[in-house]
Amino acid sequence: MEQELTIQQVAESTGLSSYTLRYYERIGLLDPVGRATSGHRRYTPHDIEWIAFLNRLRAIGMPIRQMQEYAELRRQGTCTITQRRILLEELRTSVEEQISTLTENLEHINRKIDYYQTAEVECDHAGESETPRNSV
Amino acid sequence: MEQELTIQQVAESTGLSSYTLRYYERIGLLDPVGRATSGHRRYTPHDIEWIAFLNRLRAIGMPIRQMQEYAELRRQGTCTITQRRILLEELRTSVEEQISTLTENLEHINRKIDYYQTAEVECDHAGESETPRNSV
DNA sequence: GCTTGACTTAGAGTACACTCTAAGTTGTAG
DNA sequence: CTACAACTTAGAGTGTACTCTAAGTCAAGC
Repeated sequence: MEQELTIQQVAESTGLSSYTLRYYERIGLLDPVGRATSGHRRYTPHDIEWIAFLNRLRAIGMPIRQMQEYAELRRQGTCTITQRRILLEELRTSVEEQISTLTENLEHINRKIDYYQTAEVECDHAGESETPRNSV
Repeated sequence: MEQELTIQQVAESTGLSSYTLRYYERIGLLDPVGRATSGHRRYTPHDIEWIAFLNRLRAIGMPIRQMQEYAELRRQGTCTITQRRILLEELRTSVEEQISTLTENLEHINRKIDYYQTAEVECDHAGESETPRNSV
């Protein structure tokens, strides 16, 4: 079963550019990727899984530094599972905070939209901004 | 009623640095702020309100370019209320998407935390990472 | 009157996360 | 066999959003 993928294929399936994939490897987010005899990279399904996980971490706003820490723990083997769990638990807290901040701000925006709906003004093509100017 | 604030006071109350406050004014996010006879800035409650709103936009990840657009519409007066509402409605959609992405990823993290809890390993002070190496 | 600290400006510098370039090598289609 | 696209590397460049520096001004306390 030949299931190794080229950098281009991985770029397409993960949404990361080939530049970014090489960059991630350079900074230690990815372990050194296997090579064909030509020296070209060949990604395994295991690599792909890990990249997908990195994408999740990125999606929740984890900085690259912290991803590097996590990757380092992972490299050190199963002994670091507790540390990794703790890291994820901190991450969970941060995501929950992000969600509640967004929800709170969403409510404000909704109120503002409602206000604008009642305050709608007809002006058409005329530069008549001699009115109150603004309403925050 | 002397309710005008110095840049330092505004920095403290809004959480933006004085650098950032000047920067925002320079790039047109803030209308030119009033000055004391000395030339020092004096912020009105109206300015503070607007800065608080900018902070909300920032908190939901709106890029500065778009905030500038919004600020420009606001400067143009009440005729642009419809346009501003439309902008906010787009923003609302984006926030809703952000929340659902975060929620989705949060679930994955929770599952991983659960898995790690079952997979907890005792290693203590010993460099024995001869075990499977990693588990994504 | 003088020091001290906050203020002013224009413009330079920083951090982050990529993104691209240059120069050279490899693999495949015609 | 040759063209040509995709790959390789090290290192330079980009965009965003600040953040700071330098040189100078201003107000209040001693």
